[in-house]
Amino acid sequence: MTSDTPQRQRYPRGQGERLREELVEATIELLAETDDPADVSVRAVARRVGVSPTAVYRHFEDREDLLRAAIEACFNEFELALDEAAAAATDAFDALWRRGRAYLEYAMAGHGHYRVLFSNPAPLDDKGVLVGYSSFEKLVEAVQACLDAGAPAEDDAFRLAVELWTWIHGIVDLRITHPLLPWPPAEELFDTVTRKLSLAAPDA
Amino acid sequence: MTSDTPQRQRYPRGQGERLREELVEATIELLAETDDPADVSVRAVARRVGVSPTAVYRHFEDREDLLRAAIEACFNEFELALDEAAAAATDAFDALWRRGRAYLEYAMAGHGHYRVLFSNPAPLDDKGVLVGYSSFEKLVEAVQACLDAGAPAEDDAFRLAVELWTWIHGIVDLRITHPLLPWPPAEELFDTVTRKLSLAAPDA
DNA sequence: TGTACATCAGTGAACGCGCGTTCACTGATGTAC
DNA sequence: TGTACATCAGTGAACGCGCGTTCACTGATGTAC
Repeated sequence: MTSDTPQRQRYPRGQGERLREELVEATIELLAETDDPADVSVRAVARRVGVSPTAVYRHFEDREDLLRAAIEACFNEFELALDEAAAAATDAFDALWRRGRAYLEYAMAGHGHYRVLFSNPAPLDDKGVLVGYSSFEKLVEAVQACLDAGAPAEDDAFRLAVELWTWIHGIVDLRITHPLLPWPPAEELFDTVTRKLSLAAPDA
Repeated sequence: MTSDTPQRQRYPRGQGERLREELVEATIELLAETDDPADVSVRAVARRVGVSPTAVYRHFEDREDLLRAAIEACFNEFELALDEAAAAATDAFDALWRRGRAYLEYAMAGHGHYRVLFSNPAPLDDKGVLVGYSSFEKLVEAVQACLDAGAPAEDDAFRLAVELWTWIHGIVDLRITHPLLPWPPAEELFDTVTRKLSLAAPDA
């Protein structure tokens, strides 16, 4: 009985579902550590939780099911972070700016989930919708609000949202993938983005 | 002697190096098929060429060495495509535009190497320089040429090159990773990019 | 109040797989004498 | 012109590994009578 098998106590009767949460939590941790879903194995997750690999199959169909649950949880966390940031805004431009900054923070927070969400094909949810698509819809709404508030509109909100997202994704994705290059600060680049897309506050 | 072992003839004496090229070629093919270097195994490469796994070790130190050789070859192909495109240009703006379009074409050409080059940490070459860095230097030069030709210069060439590259990368990377989203045509977005960065031809 | 039984939360051993790598080898071909 | 030998371009079998998944099981705990 060495100390690397931490002698986990099984959950009491009726609380078996709590292991499910623990497994998702551990999967999220491992995703953060590797950046690549392919490196996260059922056995590694079980090890992390201190449970036999077999136990995973009491809560998930198979490995894919486990990973989908973890990725969905990450997307929820991501969306929540952006919504919370936007909630403190004073106007539409401020809201978009806060959303963008929260996006940058999520991407660069070290917890390494960004690539899991955006550099891997997204799974489909129960309704066949791309997991995370609602994040994009919220971005379109936030851009539309800026247009309604008087931003000069050369393009429509959907198009502008695509321009915004692609650019910001490029900024953080290249930075994460090639950290050795001499990047300017992401926040500075983000200001350039809002300015060149005419989505910065008019007076600022 | 079934037909799925194609009865390869060994190379005659003195031409053993040709197998090396074949191995690199096969590695490139497999990279194209999976997008992910982690999925390309020594054994799969050997199978593709019709040779035993052991034979690989006569030409490469180990798996990593084989993959590095393949990735370097891809970068060379990429750089060559951009240089050739730029060679036909009539002025600095045209050259930058052609470079950009060649970038898009390479990324979307189906041969799936784009993510291998830009969505994986680049290896270092013999001199310790990031493989592919010269591509970026050429981009900076191309942008500088536009500034010299009279583009309105709010930022310097390096900064503008970063803005350009991040945006274009975002456009193609998201499209490749999430092909189900309703993207506008990449070429159209690229025109928006050059325009909003003030790097389009002035009269056009 | 006691006991048989169902249920729950897991475990342990085993399967077949593909992997990277190493070891000792084989058999054709050119070269030295 | 003949032959021993070195070299070259590989092969075949084996190693130990971690993987996803399945099977039959165990042992504690609540419940029905």
